[in-house]
Amino acid sequence: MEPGITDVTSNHDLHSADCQKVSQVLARVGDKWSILIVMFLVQEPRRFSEIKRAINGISQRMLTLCLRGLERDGLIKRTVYAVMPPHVEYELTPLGRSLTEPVIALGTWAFEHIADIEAARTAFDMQEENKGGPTPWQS
Amino acid sequence: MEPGITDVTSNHDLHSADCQKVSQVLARVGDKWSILIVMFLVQEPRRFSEIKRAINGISQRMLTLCLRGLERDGLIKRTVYAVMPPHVEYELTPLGRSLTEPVIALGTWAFEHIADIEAARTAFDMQEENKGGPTPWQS
DNA sequence: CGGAATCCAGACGGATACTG
DNA sequence: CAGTATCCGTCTGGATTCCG
Repeated sequence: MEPGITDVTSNHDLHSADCQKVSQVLARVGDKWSILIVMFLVQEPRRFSEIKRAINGISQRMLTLCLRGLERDGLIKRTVYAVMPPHVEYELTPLGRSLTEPVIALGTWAFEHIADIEAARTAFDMQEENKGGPTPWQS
Repeated sequence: MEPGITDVTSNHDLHSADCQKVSQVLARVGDKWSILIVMFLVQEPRRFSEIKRAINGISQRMLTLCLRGLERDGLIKRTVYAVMPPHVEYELTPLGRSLTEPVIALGTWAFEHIADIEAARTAFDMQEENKGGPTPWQS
């Protein structure tokens, strides 16, 4: 029996192959850089160095890896212009563009509920703190 | 309007504090187990061992960690019944329940485009293969 | 039953140096 | 400019053991 889940809306079969594939897509969205890159490319095609500058903090190694992964999944298209110095452009494919819709929906949800989440975290952390020991202050 | 990004669709500032927080939520969704757990809890409250059985392949360590993280973010609620043997139930909070909506949207997109993505991967991998060496077949 | 604690291998990812 | 290759520390996460 395989691990995983099937249809997100009906989980009477929490371990089908379909579900594993869906999880792979969710992992892409959850990837630290991939979606940032996709959202940056929504407006227009961009060069490697433009992306690197825009996505603050990404290493060139990770940028290369992410771009390769996105290209492999058919979400972006890579175009090389045979000039000197090299000129490479990345742009969203129709598939990649269609992904932005549910991603924006999720991002909007996140933005709208950040306050709730942070409040919950603070409350939770305070509870945890009270379990560390009986009034360690003023020992 | 405050400095920084307030709209996921406009990325002229991809490294603001807001954006980082949104990324944290996306990371939750992309987490290997968290969303599987959330979707499993949509129907009804579940016990620890029920979840463990449903989510095939998860270790009890990871289940504990995931549940703690989800509880900390206010997405699920943990209820302990003081009986012997121990009985602990997990259920979605309203916040967690509201998250399922955009997640289902994303999951639906993923499910609908799995074929496209796998086709793109196959095509990409075949291109890569042709770069390994000149016709290694029939050596 | 529902964890917590420990150990440990392997994956992830940054920094750096080199190349066409 | 747009990568590739290598090194290497960090973190993730599975397996195992013990506890209330």
